Amino acid sequence: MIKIGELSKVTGCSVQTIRHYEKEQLIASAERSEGNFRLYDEAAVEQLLFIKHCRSLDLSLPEIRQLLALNRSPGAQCDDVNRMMDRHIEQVEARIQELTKLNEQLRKLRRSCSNRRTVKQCGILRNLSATPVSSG
Amino acid sequence: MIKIGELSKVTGCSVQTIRHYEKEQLIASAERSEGNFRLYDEAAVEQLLFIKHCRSLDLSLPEIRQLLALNRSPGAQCDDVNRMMDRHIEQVEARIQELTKLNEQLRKLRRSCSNRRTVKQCGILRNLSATPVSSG
DNA sequence: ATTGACTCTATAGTTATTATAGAGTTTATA
DNA sequence: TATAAACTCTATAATAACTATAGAGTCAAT
Ligand SMILES: [Zn+2]
Ligand SMILES: [Zn+2]
Ligand SMILES: [Zn+2]
Ligand SMILES: [Zn+2]
Repeated sequence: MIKIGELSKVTGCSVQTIRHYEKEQLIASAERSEGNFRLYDEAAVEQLLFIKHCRSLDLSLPEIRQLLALNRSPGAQCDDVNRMMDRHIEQVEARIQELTKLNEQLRKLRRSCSNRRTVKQCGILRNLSATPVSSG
Repeated sequence: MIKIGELSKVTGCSVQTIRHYEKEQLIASAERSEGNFRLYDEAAVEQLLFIKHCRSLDLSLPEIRQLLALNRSPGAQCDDVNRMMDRHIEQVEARIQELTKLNEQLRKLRRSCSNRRTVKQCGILRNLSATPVSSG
């Protein structure tokens, strides 16, 4: 059994984050020592790594909670998992699109000024003041 | 002179957002009517549209505050504007990279399960439990 | 006994809004 | 004129996923 600091080192999650996950019911309430310290076993390490992996894929805590619940009912069909993943992937792709478009606009804007100009002549500020370019 | 609801309609910013921008000092405190209602003129409309344009480019409120300050000192060199834009563009591009990589991982993960499997056999959950693939 | 490292809970801060509650103002209608 | 509807005011809380405190308690070593 390890204490929370050790768990933090092993998993790379901060101590506060681990406590936060407990409060948010992503991990079960840990056993406590006599002095009221949280105690964790190997299973806790693995569950935390699972969560961390999910977070690295930008899955939200509610999404992860859903995955963990499914994990606990191994007989269920996994259509739900798939639906969630599809939706998540869709959102990521939409965000990529958005940012790509944004990036083009920013670069264009940036080209409208070279250094050592005066703010008064600055194309960036002038263009920012103009009505935003519509997407069409 | 128009009231805040009208300004909201004209600019497409919500009433609360406008009040928020005032509190955050992005726009000057509005004049007040006898009944203590905020009153705006055409200049306010334009400044709000400027802010909205900036926000649509994902510039943060502090960044916009900086732009507005520069806008008020037309004699200054605009190197600062450029530096900020460069940094902002860098961040957007970094985020695009991140999400693109993420998207690949998600799609790969998604392929590891077809519908009508059982959670127990689910490649998604199995793969999520495994240690994340390192980037190398 | 005391120090230092660790842990505990509770609370507040982060970003840019959005959503309330409860009170006051203005405009339109009966 | 009374009343209702629509609007506005301030202040406060919620959102997501942490991070950072404060103040107190625990534990191991000196
Ligand atoms: Zn998602
Ligand atoms: Zn410039
Ligand atoms: Zn930025
Ligand atoms: Zn599956």
